[in-house]
Amino acid sequence: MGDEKLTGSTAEIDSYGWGFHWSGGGAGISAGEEDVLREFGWGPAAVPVGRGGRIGSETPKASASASASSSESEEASRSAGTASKVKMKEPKRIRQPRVAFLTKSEIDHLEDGYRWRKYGQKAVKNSPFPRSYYRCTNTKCMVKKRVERSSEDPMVVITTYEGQHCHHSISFSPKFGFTARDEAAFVARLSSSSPPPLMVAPASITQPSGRPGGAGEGLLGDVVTSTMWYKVELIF
DNA sequence: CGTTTTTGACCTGCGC
DNA sequence: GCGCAGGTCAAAAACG
Ligand SMILES: [Zn+2]
Repeated sequence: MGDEKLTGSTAEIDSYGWGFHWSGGGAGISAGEEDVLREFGWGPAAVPVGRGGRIGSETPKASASASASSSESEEASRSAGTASKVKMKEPKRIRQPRVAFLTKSEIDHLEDGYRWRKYGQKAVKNSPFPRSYYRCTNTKCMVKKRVERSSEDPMVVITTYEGQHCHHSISFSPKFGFTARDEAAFVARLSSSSPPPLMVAPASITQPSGRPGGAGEGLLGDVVTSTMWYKVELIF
């Protein structure tokens, strides 16, 4: 496996067809800063998202091609023919990759103010670190988040957001002074009509103290979150 | 007890 | 046609 492809990660992302344009330090970005890249990949069903796994209908029934599978057991359920036998009623191939966010950071977890449930983790080729898949806990919210670490820069984390939230975020609560209007502006800025294909925010923010220490984690954690969001607000 | 995390299995698209 | 890569879901475990 080891190939000579150093820019494997970038290449993979580009192959998605989203049209990602990663500027490796082109703007003079160095560790210690956060870059927020906005990309509008409104493509005609170009993103392979949707029928990744089983498509509803848990009807067990015999598997189409039993072949040498004497042990169907409970696993047979998922082996249903699904698409083969039961047609998908109508072309539900509606991918909706509206906006993709690329956030570069040095910290492991980037709190975005939303509750996410991890639904999968896979190892990426050319990368010693795996990629984590998160989904919004909201039932009506189909927003998905993808978090991956850089292959050569373990301190750099690439977070990709897909879709838009249909509810308010906890960070926007009045507690911090944010109101619905603020959030609206925040989202509006993101879903702009035709903004620049690539935007780099020169955020020269420093992290609140190293982060290790280990002092009051609970109280400090809350403060850190607020600070971080403040950062984002400034960037946008 | 409820929720979330973790792991494996499995499906789909593309390449060769 | 098969294999690879990537992506998702489901069940169980771990955690609060
Ligand atoms: Zn949401």
